[in-house]
Amino acid sequence: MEFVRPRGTRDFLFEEMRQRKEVENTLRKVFENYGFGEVQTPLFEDLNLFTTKSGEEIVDQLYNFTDKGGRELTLRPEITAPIARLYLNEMQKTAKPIKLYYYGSCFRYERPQKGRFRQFWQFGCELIGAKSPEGEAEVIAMCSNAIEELGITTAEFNVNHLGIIRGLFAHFNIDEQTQRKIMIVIDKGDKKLLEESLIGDDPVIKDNPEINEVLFKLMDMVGDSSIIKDIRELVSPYEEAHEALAEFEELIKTLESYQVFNYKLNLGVARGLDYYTGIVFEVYVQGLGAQKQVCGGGTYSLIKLFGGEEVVSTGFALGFDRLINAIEELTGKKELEPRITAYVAAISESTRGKAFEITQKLRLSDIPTDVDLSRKKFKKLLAYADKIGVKFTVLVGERDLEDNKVTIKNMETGEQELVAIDDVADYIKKEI
RNA sequence: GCCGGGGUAGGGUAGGCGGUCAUCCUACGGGACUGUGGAUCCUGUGACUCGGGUUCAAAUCUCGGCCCCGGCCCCA
Repeated sequence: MEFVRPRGTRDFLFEEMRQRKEVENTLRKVFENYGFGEVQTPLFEDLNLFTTKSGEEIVDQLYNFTDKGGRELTLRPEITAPIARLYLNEMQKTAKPIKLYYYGSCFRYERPQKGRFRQFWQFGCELIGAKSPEGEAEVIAMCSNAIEELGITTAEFNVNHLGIIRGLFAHFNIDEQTQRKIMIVIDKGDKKLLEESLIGDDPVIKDNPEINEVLFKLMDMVGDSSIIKDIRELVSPYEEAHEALAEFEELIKTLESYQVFNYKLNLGVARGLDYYTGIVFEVYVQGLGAQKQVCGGGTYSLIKLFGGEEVVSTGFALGFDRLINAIEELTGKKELEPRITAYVAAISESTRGKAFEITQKLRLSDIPTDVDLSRKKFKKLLAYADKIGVKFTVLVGERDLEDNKVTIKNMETGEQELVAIDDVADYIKKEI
């Protein structure tokens, strides 16, 4: 019988785990510098938590199941909805704003490809109950800070305010279904398709060349903060969009106060779903194939959707596996430090007991130490020590033991020195 | 769900117009070698993704499944 790993899942060996932990800790450090605290929610939830948020259609992309009590459950496909549930269940009376962050795996039944797995990890945050645009600037600044800290220098931040386009829809009385169709086209980011859908022969919105024209121009607006005046000019006749635009402008000002400059305004970022109410942003890193998006987020009123009081929430989720890909793409795979610093080798069988004793001494002094467990002969021990890359080998032989000493061999220089057993730990610590 | 490229010891590979015990490196085990052998030498274990077809004969040709790698769709 042969057991294969389920499709779209991965095993992580020592080196990968080490790298992932490093990235994890870097992110934790940054998030905590901004005052966010870590929370954890279950790996599975009620199915309807996610269907309420995203619609019934997502069920075929979920790992859902009925448990022995007949409950409809699913492995979580993302962590935003569980956080909203957590808030409603136990944090409604907590002083606002609330700053939460999370790290954990999610599951989606999708076709695996580069940067896309069926079990994948998200590192994200939610800022609940802050006001726009301060909260948004704070969250974007943290995101930018975190990505920089990871050494990813080529990330592109794209920021949009959905209120602008919503205002236009309102002005022209566009019905919801048509709105949704347009948003889908915008989200695809395909200029040609957009052109056809807006100002082509068979536009989605019929008999209204004005909005089509305005939308098409708007979607073309991508650039630094200097384009804000073009946007202002374009939407000035449409009062319904003014408030959002003012917010957008204030966000940009605040971002600059936060010393964040590496972003683009991009009116083409849509992020599909209806519950986004304010700014949205996405972060791309080129060179990751089709899955170049490493982060997505925005401001939304999910909590209201779940039946709570209106509380604005801003958050984002980093695609952890894609971040790892991006780091590797940029810096190459790093040679990692050996896990063990010292290896204790008994020269003869008679000194084996002493070797264990010395090993424990080193370990208790916080020196990662290994010792032979398979009764290898001395000749193999040096070869083994060399292979695992230790810096020191402690040779435990009868002759030296007569004076209560051992020989410490520096594996990099080949030099060796006689050291009293009691001084071994100090000697190694000094040399590291 | 669809399209393309793949699947040979634990890891990396050679072979591929069908035809001796399937190549090499590495890793792993054993030995020579008894406090320096981090070496060298000898030696052992270990693989053609699975199933059908063509054939005297299939790792090799053919069809299908499974899986991997890209891409499309989707992407909360």
